[in-house]
Formats: sequence, structure tokens, C-alpha cells
Amino acid sequence: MEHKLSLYNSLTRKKELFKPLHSPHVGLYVCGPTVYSEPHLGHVRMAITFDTLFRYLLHLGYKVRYVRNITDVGHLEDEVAGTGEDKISKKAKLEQLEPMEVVQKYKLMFQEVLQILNTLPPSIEPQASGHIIEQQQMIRRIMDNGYAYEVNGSVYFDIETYNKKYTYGQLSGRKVEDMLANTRQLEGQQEKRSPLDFALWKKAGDEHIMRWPSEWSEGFPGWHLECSAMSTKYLGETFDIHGGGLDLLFPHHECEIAQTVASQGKDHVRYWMHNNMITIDGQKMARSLHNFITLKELFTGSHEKLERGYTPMNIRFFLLQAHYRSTLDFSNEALQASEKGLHKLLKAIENLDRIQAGKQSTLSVVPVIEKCFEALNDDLNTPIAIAQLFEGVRLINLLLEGKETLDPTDLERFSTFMKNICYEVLGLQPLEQSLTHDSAEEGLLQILVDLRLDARKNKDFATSDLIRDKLNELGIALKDTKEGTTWERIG
RNA sequence: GGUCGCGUGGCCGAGUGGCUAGGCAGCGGUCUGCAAAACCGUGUACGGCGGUUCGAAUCCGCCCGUGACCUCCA
Repeated sequence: MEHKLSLYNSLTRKKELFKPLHSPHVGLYVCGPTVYSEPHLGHVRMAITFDTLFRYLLHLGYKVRYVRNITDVGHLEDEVAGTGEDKISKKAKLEQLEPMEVVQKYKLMFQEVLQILNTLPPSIEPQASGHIIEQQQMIRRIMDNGYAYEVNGSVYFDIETYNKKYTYGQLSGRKVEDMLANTRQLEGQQEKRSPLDFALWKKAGDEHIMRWPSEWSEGFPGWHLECSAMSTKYLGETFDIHGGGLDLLFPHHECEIAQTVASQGKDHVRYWMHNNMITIDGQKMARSLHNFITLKELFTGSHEKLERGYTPMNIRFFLLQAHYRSTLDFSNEALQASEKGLHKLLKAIENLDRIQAGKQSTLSVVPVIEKCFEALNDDLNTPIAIAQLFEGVRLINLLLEGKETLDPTDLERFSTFMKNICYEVLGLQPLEQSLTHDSAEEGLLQILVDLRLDARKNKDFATSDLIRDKLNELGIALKDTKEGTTWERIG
């Protein structure tokens, strides 16, 4: 595998050359959504970031097993209030639905949205509720190794004991003593020996409707366990890449490391990757802050922050124009700017097939190709890769006008490069056919275009402009080009 | 309070100790009956104050602003 892909490893806080454990196989695990409400822009950033990584790894020739979980159990919502109620079950009661009905509804919604955004389906999409046994087995191992204790039917992870042999807090750069000094005293934690300890298994209260039998109690697994259990099951005890949102870094991923290491006695993830947050008005977009925009709203424009709807590819391109480790601020202006840029890019790539090869090449396509791959190899720097594609656009237009030429070999190479990066790696899709497929409508439009052409030939500009303006009012824009008049639907 | 990050031209957003990021907008031009579209060209910006250096927006210090995590969160 000849490449120099470097990835920023959250664990070491450095870019590191990526070397898979068992090349050409790569194991990739990404924390997916908790399916209890509609997908929003933040979820999509996670999905598109790691979809692009998945695509690039495939492009480099790796055989990737991409596992993205669906969280449908656990994740205590409000331990502070002592209810110990599970997010899924709370929403279920609210809507008078079975928990699994909620799960099903939102799971399908996520999958649909992600498909519309042209993300490739993961190799495996495991659900936590389907892996209760595996989670219990892992708890057993952790207890056998002496890193967990049971209290009243609940099992907690023992940070202090773990920290004697291993180091807790490496991923997030925290020290156990500092954390102890700064811990808020929360109620409802009397069972824990230390405030830092976290639940591996929780005994279910009467009101808790998602529950499973276990040797400790009828209950449910702790917040972080599913990822440890499922990643181990499908990718092995030690695997290559684990990804997720930056907000999961602590405590979720920190606990995941501790659990897994405690159960198997060795490291489990080699490269940790975290995508940064989408912000809106400078603040993190989150369900808990009630400032999120769902994908449905983005597509339709039905949100007070939205001036209008945006296409899936527009959203995908917008996200890719920022580096995944930077925060990205949402705005209509930014979205509309990338919409125009995307249109320009896709139009140019469509035009690639119209370029005639010349006898010899008057320019070199090597620099743009090399720079583009350098960018992707540099921690998946999609903004720079895209900048290189725009350089490619400039070349395409020079070639179209005959100001420069490429010999057949170079043209083929250049064309393949542009299409591969754009469609295969970045996952952008060709422009939708804006012309109507309705032959009657198409014919009518052609008649009007021809009439207008006649009028213009006769210098009857009043008539020609009337046709143009009236069509515009109907949402059809006429575009006069050298090759003739075309039309596009607008708005 | 603790930990970590960010502050780039009108907007979004890369990057870097000296070598063009890019997109959008603006401006100029080509094309056009006019316009739109399309295409070409064009912008020495890096929060403030000090310091290191031949040279810093890029390194260091201080300050200001802002955000993330520390509770579920992509």
C-alpha cells in the first residue's frame, strides 16, 4: 500500500502515519447516533467525515470493515435527578410508543437521510440492544479482573483500582487527582465508591421499561459499554481506527478505553479520531441546547434560521469545505456560497467529456493531482483537496477553449482523477438533470425557445424578452450560450 | 474553577517562520441587441501589546474576545 496517509490521533495529539495492524485490512469503528429524535446537522458531520475517510481508505486499496453502531439502549439521561431513566424509554412514554418503535422510526430516518447524503452504508450497523449478552460478558471479565464492583444489583467501574495499573484520562488529558479535586457532588451517586466511577450495569427502577435479566439484577447496560463490546466483537481486541464526535471524547471514549483495557489487559484502539462540532451563532448545535436544525428542515427550508432549502449535495459539499477538526459555523450565506461553488465544479466535470485530446500536452496535470493527494494524505484535508479541484476547473475551461491541450494519455489521467476525487472520494453526485423529462413540457419549451430565437433574428426584442421574462416568472431560466439556448429550473 | 481549543481580507474557510490556498461577494474584462448565465483577470488579511529572529500572521509571554469538555450529546 503505497501512500503517506497521516491521521491526527487524539490520543497522542499528533499527526501519525497510518499503518493498519493487518494491512490491507482496516478496522474502523465510529460512534453512531442515539436514535430517539430526528437527525440534525451535527450527526451528519460525523457521518460525512467518516464516510469520506471510509471512501478514501477504499480508494487507497484497503479492505475496510466499517462498523457504525446505533445506540438504542442505555445512556442514562438524568442521573442527577435520580430517576435513572433511559433516554429511549422516556421518549417512548412521551409519545405513547413502545421503545423499540421509537428506535425503529428514528433508525430508519437516519438511514434514509444518510443515504440521501450519499454516504456509503457501513459494513455492519450493530445495535446495542442486540448485544446485551456481549456486554454482560464484558462486565464479567472486568469484574473477574478486579476492576468493577457490585452494589445493590448495579455494577460500577472502579477508576481508582484501574488507575493503579493503567492510566485513566490519557485521551482527554485529565488526571485522576485533578478530577477528584474538581468533581461536583452529585446526588444519587451514593452507590459509587468514587464520583469518577461509572456504571457498567444499572438495576432498573420500576418505571424503567427497557430491561434485561442478568446475574446482578434486572436492568440495563451502562452508557459506554456497548461500543467496547461491539467494537471488540466485530473488529477484534485491538483495531485500527475509532471515530466519533469531539463531544464524545470525554467521558464516553475515555470510559470505553478503561473498560476495554480492564477486560482484556491490552490497548484496543490505535488511532482515535474526532470530528469537531457544527456551531450556530457561534454555539454548539445540540439537542440539549435546542438550537439544532434537522436535515428535513435543511432540505425543505422549514426552519426560522433558514432562508430556503438546500440540497443534500450542497450540505455535503459545505461540510467538506471545512476541515473535520475545525468547528464549522452554520449560516445561509456560507451554504449559498458553497452551492454556487459546487455547481461550478460539477458543471466543469460534466464538461470533461467534451474536451478533445490534442497531439501533445501543453500543460502538466501532475501538480494538481499531486497536491490534491498530498492534501488528502494530510489528515484528510478536504478543503485543500477541493481547492485543487477548482484549479482543475480552471484547467478544464482552458482546455475547452482550446487555449491548452492534453494528449490522450494525460487527458484520460486528468479526467479520471477529477471524477474519482469528486465522485468516489468526496462522494459528490453529478448535477441533477435540470431539464424536464416530461416530453410534452420539453417540447413546449423548445417551441418557445425557437420562437424567441426567431424574434431575436427579426430584432423583435419585445417578444423575445417577453418570452424570457414570463418563463422566468414560472421558474424557468433561459441561458444563451454559444451552442444555443438551454434552460434550467430555478428556485 | 479545572482542562483543551480558537480569533485570518465584506462572508465562509485553509495554511504557513521568508514562496498564490480555495469558494462566495465586489471590481475589471470577454460574450450578448440588452440582461442573465458562462468564462478570464483581480484582493499583501491574519484580535491587541511586548519579546525571540536577518525576517512572524506563523514561535514565546501577557492581555482581550470567544468556544468545547468537565452531565446525555455527532
